Amino acid sequence: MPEEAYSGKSVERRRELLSIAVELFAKNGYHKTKISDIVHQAGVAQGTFYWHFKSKEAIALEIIANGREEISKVISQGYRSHSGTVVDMVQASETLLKNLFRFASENRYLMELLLGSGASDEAIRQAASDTRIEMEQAFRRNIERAMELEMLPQTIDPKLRAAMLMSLIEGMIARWLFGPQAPESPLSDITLDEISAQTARFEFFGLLGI
Amino acid sequence: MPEEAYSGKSVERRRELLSIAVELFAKNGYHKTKISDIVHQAGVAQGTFYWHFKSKEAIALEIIANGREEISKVISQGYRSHSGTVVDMVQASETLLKNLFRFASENRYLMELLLGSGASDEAIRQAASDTRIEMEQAFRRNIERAMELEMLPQTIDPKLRAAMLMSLIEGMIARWLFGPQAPESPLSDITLDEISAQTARFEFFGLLGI
Amino acid sequence: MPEEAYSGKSVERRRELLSIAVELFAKNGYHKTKISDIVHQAGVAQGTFYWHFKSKEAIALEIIANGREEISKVISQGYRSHSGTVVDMVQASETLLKNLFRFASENRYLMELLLGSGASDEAIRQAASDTRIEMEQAFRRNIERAMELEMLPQTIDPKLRAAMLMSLIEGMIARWLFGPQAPESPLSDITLDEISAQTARFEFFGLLGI
Amino acid sequence: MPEEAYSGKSVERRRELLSIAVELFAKNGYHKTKISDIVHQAGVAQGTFYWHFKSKEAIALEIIANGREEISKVISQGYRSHSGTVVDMVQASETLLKNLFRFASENRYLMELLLGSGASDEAIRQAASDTRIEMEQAFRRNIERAMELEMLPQTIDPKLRAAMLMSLIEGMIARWLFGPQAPESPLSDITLDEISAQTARFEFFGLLGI
DNA sequence: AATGAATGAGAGTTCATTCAT
DNA sequence: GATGAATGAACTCTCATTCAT
Repeated sequence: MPEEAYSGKSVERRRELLSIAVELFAKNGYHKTKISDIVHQAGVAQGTFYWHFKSKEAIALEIIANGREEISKVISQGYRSHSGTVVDMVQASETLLKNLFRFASENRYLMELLLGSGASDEAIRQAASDTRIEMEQAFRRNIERAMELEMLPQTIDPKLRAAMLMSLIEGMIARWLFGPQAPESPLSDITLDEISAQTARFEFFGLLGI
Repeated sequence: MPEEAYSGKSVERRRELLSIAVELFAKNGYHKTKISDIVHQAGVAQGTFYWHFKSKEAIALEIIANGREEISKVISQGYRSHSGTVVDMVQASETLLKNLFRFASENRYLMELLLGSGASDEAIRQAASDTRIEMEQAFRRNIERAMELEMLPQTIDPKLRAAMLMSLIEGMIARWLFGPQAPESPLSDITLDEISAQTARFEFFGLLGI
Repeated sequence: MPEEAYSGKSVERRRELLSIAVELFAKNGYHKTKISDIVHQAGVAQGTFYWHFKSKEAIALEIIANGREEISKVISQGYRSHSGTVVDMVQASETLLKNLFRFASENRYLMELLLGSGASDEAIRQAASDTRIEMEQAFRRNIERAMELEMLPQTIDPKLRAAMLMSLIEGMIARWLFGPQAPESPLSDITLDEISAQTARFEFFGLLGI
Repeated sequence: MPEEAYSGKSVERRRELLSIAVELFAKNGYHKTKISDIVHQAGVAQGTFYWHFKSKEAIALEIIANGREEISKVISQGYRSHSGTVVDMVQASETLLKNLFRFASENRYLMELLLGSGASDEAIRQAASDTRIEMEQAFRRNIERAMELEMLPQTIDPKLRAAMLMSLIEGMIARWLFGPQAPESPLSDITLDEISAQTARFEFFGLLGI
């Protein structure tokens, strides 16, 4: 099966460029990452990049599109099928956050790209923003579902709450993963379980929380 | 005293360039803002910019440094001098947030610069990050003070809570001020009082909140 | 004889590439035509081109060389074997032009390549120019022959007249075949017979003019 | 008047770049002429070009636009105000052609750019083509005027004749100015007076021929 | 004969910065 | 203080050509 091997090589190279690009974009930002950096790290010629991708913008958009899909999967798993107790709910919330934080830590470059709304190309800024909006809407659906199941009071505004929840999560992921490695850094060495639990608790009970 | 008049004009010009720069940096990002854009909007020649500022980076750093100082003032006003009831505390919290959101809305370009951690120059990214860290520490001091005054349980971790609080606030400001003007946009038309109140409430009682 | 069948296919492919190349060169110019355009239209891979042709330049030269030969045939048919009346002469001239215009219209891409002396490669410019010079010399021989046969006054300068004649013909072909399709376009919808007759008439009186 | 001297220098530089560009475009073609060639010959840095001109295309279009205007002036001087004898007409025609050929020889690079319809950028090809069309229409107006004044038979088709005339002139200019310097070159060493007279004669009898 | 991936030398353009006036 | 012209390094993208399979 030489055919497959051949085509496999090409796919491999593409994947390699893709993954190098995510890393460099995250580390140095979109603008400061040069195509020459990417190809140099891959050990190929500059032209090779343009065999596999249409442009610098195109590869960034592809990266984000990929990430968008994967994240959607993670979040929508939090959608409740049936009612439950308060304890159930806290636990479910914690599980969802844990999955999300785990995904983030396993894809930190991607997350940096998505959350650092940085001064990229307009199209890329847009794509990243769209992804975050999609995440927020997934959370909103989860909240609305919980209201339907009467696990949350009918008085709250789901849109607003989703915004707050998403703000919280975005900020915590950012601090946990790429927060300043300063001595006083609050979150660098916290565990996955802990950050999930704490965030879930805050989510429910707020600063005053029991 | 023509000298002073002259120098007054110079200061004026400097200020003008500074304010145009904030606006453009915020609107289009640091990288996409060209010196030529700034001077063009100010109606002066390219060289004039370099009489007033050392470099593009320098003007950005100056903008951020200015903002840092002003924000510090706002937040440290929330520092409690004496104990009080729970109601006091919620109210104080709401007042602080209200001042903060007001400041943000009156300085939206500055906030965009600070919160959009974007792919700027390393030095600028750093300066913005430092400012956010300083904000977070101010909140942390407030929290610790409240613990000292036994208005908050001794069990909580102030660093973690400050991180959560700051995440929440950052996210809400960003959504409120420069969130997508999409139809479904959650926060574009909410009032200052409302967003402050809601955020303060979440801060205390979380999603489950009364 | 699989070999021959094979080779037949190969010849076919070669011809196909050749004809696509003429078309694209004429339509878009030599420089703007990419090898990738040619192979794409032929439905073959990039490498295939280089099995059949040494280079981009080589295929263009081959196209022009082919055309040169065919045109020569057409023009040299106008060579007079014996004297005749003035009417004979006009008619002969008209016939020659008719053949030439017909050939041009049947090979418009080729003509575009030859007449659009465009900013091609030096070698190609040269080859096209050589072809036009050869045409002009063929006309000059015809004129000289007509002088020998005393059908044209001895006072004229054949070189100069050939240049004029060739200018006239080149220009008319260009206008007729690829002139602007503008509303006021003078020649787009004129018939073969008409353009030949009119040009012959202009040629005749012009040439005859003492 | 330092101001003027200053601005004068800038205008001077612009003109210099413009004239170098015409020369190189004509000599080597638009595509093969690099910005680096132009600035190198002018002894300035690459960026300087872009201070004075928006792009490579822009400078070419400016060159052509300039030429278009100048040529128009020359041709429209041939417009007849009143009737005259046949001798008048031949003479007037000869004068016009002489002016045109003189202009061409004094602006040979420009003419090469206009007549070599070469494979430039589409916009440039268009601009050159437009200019030639404008020339042709100016000639057509001259012919129509001569018909009005009954100096030419009413039976001829002015559009067609203008096309023939323009073909003739284009071809003769091209051969005269940048025709092959081959030994047999027909026109390299002919004088301005001679080529004008001969072409006028051919034109006259050609046009007159019923 | 054919494939398609890889190559690499440029090309045009941008833009922060400098500098003579 | 101000001008505007000049600088030049850097960057993205193109495309003819090559080559292992």
